[in-house]
Amino acid sequence: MAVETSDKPNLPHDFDDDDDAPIIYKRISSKKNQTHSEARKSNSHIHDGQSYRQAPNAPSSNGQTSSLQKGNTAPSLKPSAMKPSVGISRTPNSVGNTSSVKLPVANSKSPSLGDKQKMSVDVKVEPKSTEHSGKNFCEDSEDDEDDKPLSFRLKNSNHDNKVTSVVKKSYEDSDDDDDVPLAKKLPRNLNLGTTSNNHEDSDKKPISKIQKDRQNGSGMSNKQDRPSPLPAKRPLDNSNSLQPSVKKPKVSASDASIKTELVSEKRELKTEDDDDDDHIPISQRIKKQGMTGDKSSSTKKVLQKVTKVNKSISKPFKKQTKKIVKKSGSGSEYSKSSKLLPSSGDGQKKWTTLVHNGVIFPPPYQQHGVKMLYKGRPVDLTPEQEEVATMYAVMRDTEYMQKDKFKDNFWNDWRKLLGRNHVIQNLKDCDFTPIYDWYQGVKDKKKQMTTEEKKILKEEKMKQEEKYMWAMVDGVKEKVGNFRVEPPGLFRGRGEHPKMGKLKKRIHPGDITINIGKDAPIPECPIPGERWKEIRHDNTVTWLAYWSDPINPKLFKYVFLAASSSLKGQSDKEKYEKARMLKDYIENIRSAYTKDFTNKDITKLQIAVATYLIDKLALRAGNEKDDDEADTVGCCTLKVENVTREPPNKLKFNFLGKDSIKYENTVEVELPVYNAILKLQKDKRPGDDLFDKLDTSKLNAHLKELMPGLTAKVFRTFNASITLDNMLNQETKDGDVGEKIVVYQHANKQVAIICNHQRSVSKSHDAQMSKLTEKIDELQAVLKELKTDLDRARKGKPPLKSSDGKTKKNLTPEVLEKKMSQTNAKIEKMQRDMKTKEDLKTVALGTSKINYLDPRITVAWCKRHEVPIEKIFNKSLLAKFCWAMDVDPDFRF
DNA sequence: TCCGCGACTTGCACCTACGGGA
DNA sequence: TCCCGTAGGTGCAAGTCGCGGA
Repeated sequence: MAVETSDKPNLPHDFDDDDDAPIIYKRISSKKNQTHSEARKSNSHIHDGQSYRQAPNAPSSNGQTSSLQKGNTAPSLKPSAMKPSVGISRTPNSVGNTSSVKLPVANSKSPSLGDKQKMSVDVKVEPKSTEHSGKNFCEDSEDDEDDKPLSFRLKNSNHDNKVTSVVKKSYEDSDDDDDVPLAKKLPRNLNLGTTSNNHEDSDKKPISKIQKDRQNGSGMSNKQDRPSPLPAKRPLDNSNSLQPSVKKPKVSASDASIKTELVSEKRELKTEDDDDDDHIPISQRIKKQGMTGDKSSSTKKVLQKVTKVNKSISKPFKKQTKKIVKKSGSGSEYSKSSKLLPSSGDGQKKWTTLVHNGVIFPPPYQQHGVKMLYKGRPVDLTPEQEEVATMYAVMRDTEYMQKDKFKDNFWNDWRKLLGRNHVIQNLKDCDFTPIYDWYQGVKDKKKQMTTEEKKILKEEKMKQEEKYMWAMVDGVKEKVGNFRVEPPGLFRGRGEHPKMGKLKKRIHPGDITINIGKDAPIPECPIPGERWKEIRHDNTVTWLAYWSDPINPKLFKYVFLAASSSLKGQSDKEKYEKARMLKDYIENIRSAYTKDFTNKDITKLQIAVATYLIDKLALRAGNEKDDDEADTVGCCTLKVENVTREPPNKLKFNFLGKDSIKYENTVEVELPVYNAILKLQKDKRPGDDLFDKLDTSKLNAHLKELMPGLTAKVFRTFNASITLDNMLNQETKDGDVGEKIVVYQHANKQVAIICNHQRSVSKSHDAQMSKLTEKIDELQAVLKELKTDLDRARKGKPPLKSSDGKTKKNLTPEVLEKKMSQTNAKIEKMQRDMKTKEDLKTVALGTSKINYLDPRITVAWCKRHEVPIEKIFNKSLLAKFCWAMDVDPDFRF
C-alpha cells in the first residue's frame, strides 16, 4: 500500500493524535473474524478465533508512525530522509569485508550497575555523583543514533536540532558503565558461571537409578513431617551463590512446615498491606523514609519486601563482583552485571533445596444425566461419552462451531469413545441443545449466587488449593505459577490449527513427573490408589512438575514458579541486561549487515536481510513448523508470497504470525534491501521460502558471533525498551501526574504497535462509542442552552424555559460562565476518552509491559518525575518486577 | 550438520471482582 | 442498588532457543 503524505507537522508530544508523527509505512486492517464475535455469548469455555486480525492504527515498527487504515494521512519521509532510517545507510565502518562486528571500546572508569543497585528504596537516595562521570555515549553522534530504535532515527531526521539535542542530552545522562563493551568482559565472566562445584551429577542419573521407594507419593505422607536437613542458605563460596538461593533468610528451611510458614508469611503480608500511602511517589517515599523513618506505606513495604529479595539476589552477587573486579583488575560494568549469567546457561544449578506439594487435579467428572438428542431422540451416554459431549455442547456459541476442522476432529475423537456400534453414527444428526440449556442454567445459578455464597465457595477453594500454591526454594517461600492440572477439554488451537477440536484427555498422576529436592518429602498423590509417573531431583531446571501434552505428546506442559519468584525475576533481569548490551553493539551490527546486502554469498545476503527485518520490524525469528501446527510464519520462514515489492523501495508484508495474528505492514526500505528481496524472490514460486538458505539456528549462530548471547528475540526486547526509554525522556514535560501517565501510555502504545501486540475489539465497543457520542451531543445541547442563558443574563433578561417547558432558575452570568466551562471540560474529557478508546481498541498494551519493557526504565522514570509506580504497575507487575524497584532514578536503558 | 527434545518465554482470550455512575 | 465497563488474574496455546545425539 502506498504511503500517503500530508503536511501535518510532527508533534511528538501531542498524544491526542499520534498519527501526526511521520509516516513511513503503514499497517492495513483486515480483521475478518469480527462479525462472528457478536454472536457469541458469555461462556466459560469460549475462545475467540483470532485469525486474520487486523493491525491497529499504528505507527510502524520501531516506533515509526504508520498511516492508518482509516485513511488518515501523515507526512512521509522523502527518499533523502531514508538515509538515517535504519542507521544503516551511513558509511560502514572499517570492519572489513566480513560480517564481523567491531566491538565497542571498553571503559573501566564507570561505576557499575552493581554499585547502583546497592541503593534501595530503604535508604535515602544518594546524590548522583560518579554515575555521570563515565564515558559519554554521545561523544559520537553516530552512537547517539545507533542507540535508538530505527524509528527514532527516522523521526528525528525530520526534526530540528532541538530534538536531536534532547536525545543527545539524554544519552549523556545514560553514561553508566553498562556501556562498557561486553566482548572484553565476557570471557572472564563466563568463567564465573562455569564453576561446577555445585553440580550434583546424581541429579542427572537415569530414572532407573532413582530410589524406588520414592517413586510415588502415595503413602509417603509420613515423610512430610521430617525436618529438612538442608541449610536455609546456600553457602557463599558456592559459585552459584549469585543465584537467589541466599536471599530472604527469614524463612526457615524446614521443609516440613510449608503450611505454617505460609500462614505466618501471610500474616506478615497482611500487616504490611494494611499501611497505605500509595499515593506518594516512590521517590518521595524514599525521601520521606530517609528523613522520618516512617515505614507505614504499604507500597513502600511491598517495595521493602521486594528489595529484600532484590538485595538477597544481588548481595552475594556483589560479593562475587568484588572478587571479579579484584581478580580482573578492571571495574568493567560487564564484569559486574555478569552476575546474572551463571544461572542462565542450561545445565546450571538453579536451586539447592526445593520443597513443594505437587499439583492439584480438577475434580472428577460428575454426570448431569441430561440427554442429548440424536435424530430427535434422547440418547443414553456413559459418563465418559457425556463428558465429551458436554465439552462440545458448551462451545455452541464459539467460532469454533463454524469450523469444519473443529467438528471433524471432535467427531473422530468422540466416535472412538462411542464405539462403532453406537446409535450415534454422525455428528450432523446430533442435537446438543438439552445439554447446552442445562449448562446455561448452571451458569445462571452461579451468577445468581449471593456475594456471601460466592465468598464461601471462594474460601473453600482457597483452603483446598493453598498448600499447592507455594514452594520453598532454598528455604524461601515462593509462589507457584500454575499448580492446577489442566482439566480435560477440546483443544482450542488458534487460527486454522489442524488439531482444533481434538479431545484433550484428563491428566492423571500417572502422567505427571514431579521435580523436587532430594531430601524433600515426595508430595502425596492426591488421588487415592494412583501414583506419580516419576520423581526427579533435577536442580538444573526450574519446573516443579510436567506432563506430556495430550494433544501433541512431543510437547510438555510444565508447572513453574510464579512470575514474582526470584528465579523468574533473575531470568527476567538477565534478559533485559542482554538487550541492554545490544545497545553497545547495534551500530556495528547494523554496519555489518548493511555491507552484506550486496554480498554475493547468498547465505550471507539472506542473513543480512533477515537481520535487517528483525531489527527494523521487530519480527520474530520464525522457527520451522510441523504440518500438525497452524500455518504461521516468522522472519526466517517468510514465504515469497508474504512480501510484495512496491517500487521504488517499499515492501509490503502480509502474513500470519504467532497466534495467527495478522501482520500487515508496508515499509520503506533502503534500496539495497529492496534489491536483495527482488533477488531472493526471483525464480521462486509464491509458496517458496524467501530465505531458503536460512533457519533460526543459522541466524542465531551468526548473531552470536556479533554479540555474546545475541539471538533474534533480543532485538524485540531491545527495540521495545529503547523506544520506551527514548519516548519517556523526550516527551515527558512538567505537568501533573495524569499528564505524565498519558505520556507513558503513549510510549507503551508505540511499543505495542512495534511488536504487533493486538487484541480483538471488545464486543461492546461500538455500543460504548455510540453511548459516548450521545452523551457528548447531550452536553453540547446543554452548552448551547447555557450560552443563550448567558447572553440573556448579560442583558438582564431571565432565562428561557428549558426544552421540557420548565422555568429555569435565574442565574448570574458568573455562575453561567462557570457552568459552561465545566460542561466544556466534560465534553473535552469525553472526547479524549473516545479517542483513546478508539485508538487502543485493537492494541494490547499489557504484553509489552509484561515481557518487553525493562521495568527499570519505568521505575527510574517514575522516580524522576514523581509518578507513583502503582499508577503504572499493578500489584502483579510490582511483584514480578521487584528486582527493579531499587534502580537509580538516573537509570537509562 | 541436522534434528528432535526439552525448557522456558511470550501472547491472547476468558472470567471475575470491583468500582463508578445512573 | 443495580448495571456496566474494565483491570487484573488465570488458562493454556504457541512461540524461541539451547543442547545433545545421530
